[in-house]
Amino acid sequence: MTFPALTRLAQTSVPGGTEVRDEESSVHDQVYEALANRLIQGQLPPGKSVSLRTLASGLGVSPMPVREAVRRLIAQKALELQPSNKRLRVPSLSEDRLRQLMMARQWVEPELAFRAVAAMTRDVIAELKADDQRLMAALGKGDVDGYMQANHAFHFRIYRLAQADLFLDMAKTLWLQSGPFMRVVFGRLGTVQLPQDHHQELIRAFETGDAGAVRQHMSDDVHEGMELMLEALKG
Amino acid sequence: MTFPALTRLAQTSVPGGTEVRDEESSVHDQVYEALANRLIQGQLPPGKSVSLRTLASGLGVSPMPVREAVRRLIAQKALELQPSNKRLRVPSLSEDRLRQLMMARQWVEPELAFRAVAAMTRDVIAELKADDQRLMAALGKGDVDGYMQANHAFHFRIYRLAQADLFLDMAKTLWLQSGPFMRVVFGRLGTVQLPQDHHQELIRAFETGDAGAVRQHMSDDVHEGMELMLEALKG
DNA sequence: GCCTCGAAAATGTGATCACAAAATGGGAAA
DNA sequence: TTTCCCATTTTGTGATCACATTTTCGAGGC
Repeated sequence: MTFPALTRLAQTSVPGGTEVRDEESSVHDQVYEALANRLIQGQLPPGKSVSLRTLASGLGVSPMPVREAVRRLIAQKALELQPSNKRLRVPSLSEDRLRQLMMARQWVEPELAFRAVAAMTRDVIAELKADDQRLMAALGKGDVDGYMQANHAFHFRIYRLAQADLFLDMAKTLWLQSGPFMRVVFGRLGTVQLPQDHHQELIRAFETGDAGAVRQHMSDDVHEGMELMLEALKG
Repeated sequence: MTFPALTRLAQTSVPGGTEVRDEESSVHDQVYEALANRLIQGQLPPGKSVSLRTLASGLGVSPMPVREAVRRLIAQKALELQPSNKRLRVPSLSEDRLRQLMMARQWVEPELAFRAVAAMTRDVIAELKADDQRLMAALGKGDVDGYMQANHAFHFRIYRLAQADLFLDMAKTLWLQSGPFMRVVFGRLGTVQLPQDHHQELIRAFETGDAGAVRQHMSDDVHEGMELMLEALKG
């Protein structure tokens, strides 16, 4: 679970070091993106404990920007402070919480897809098809990580088109929360019986501009994935 | 716009000072609560710029815990960093964003109210009635701040009963985002033509245990308030 | 009077230090 | 071997320092 150091940050840097601020995002942002990616892709399992200093040295930065990134992730419930310890870890999901997650995702993501219809272009559809091919290829190879990444790329390529920042943020937060658990479930099941993907139908609906069908297929896709997680949690 | 110092924090404190950690929340949490309250009650107008050091000295703490609280509020879109400046301020709402806020609130809050029905007790109903009386009294006096506070108390007294942490967090975030703007609108309108409140009907529905009616009345209440904001934004 | 320019103050960001509490680990006792 | 205890290490938290950038504001020139 070592983290590749942030390449952009090579040139650190004694106290109050000499950074060029313009045109590049802050260290805090880079740390946040690095952690968020790993969470969404499920590279940090639920219950995994993490620590500021470990993360910081792994990324080659001081604990300071890590604290801010972590605080942000805690606000999104993507990390939590154990009340007893005050120690940091990746949260586990109760069935109750998973059900709420499922309901929320099923509300916001079809809406995002619906709104994306108007902004859809041939180019983006081509990219979606590429995402879906990567996804199917990963399925074929039993590559769970590849599946997780391609699935994420596919969905958020759509959501970004919706021009709905608030909803997009909600979706990001919900994925951050479900990522670790989703990875465990899919890893356990193997990639064989992964959900019948509705991506093909989704793409077709985008091509014909049928917004109602887009909404429905996205709803089905989310529903099926979450149902799988629910079964895994109970079983 | 001075902030009363955090009373609990009187005993600060040279570097690495001597704090008692157990049983009391961290300074960061207290700062967060202080800021969140002021935002929800609309005491910080949209566009208002704030600064870490000013907040810190106003609260009698070092900038450190304020940075973490602020980072958390930024994650909730209750504060924002201006991209040009990297300076901190209370966000303004576009019509587009307000509409998304409205849709989200209208999805999650009726659901929370619906779930609260099962856990409702005579005691809580009595407290709700007290909240509503405070609200009406504030209305009579033209006391916008009192209205904001009583309204918030009323709603979240219900939502807390729902035993749905994720939804509750979503509602908190949404209120944090709408608070500043709501205060401006109600302040501009005066308290005269505030929305016909549905609180009485809501209380009655809780008393009879009619969950469907609870959901409907909450939906109406949220809808009406947000419509008022929408008109104010356009007009 | 109005504008311009430069010095001073303020601000966000990152690094480092200090401290209390919790976790860890290894050796002694049973 | 197992269990208990204490020293060492690790961890989160808050304060402070250093630095580059931006804002502020008053003096001087038109």
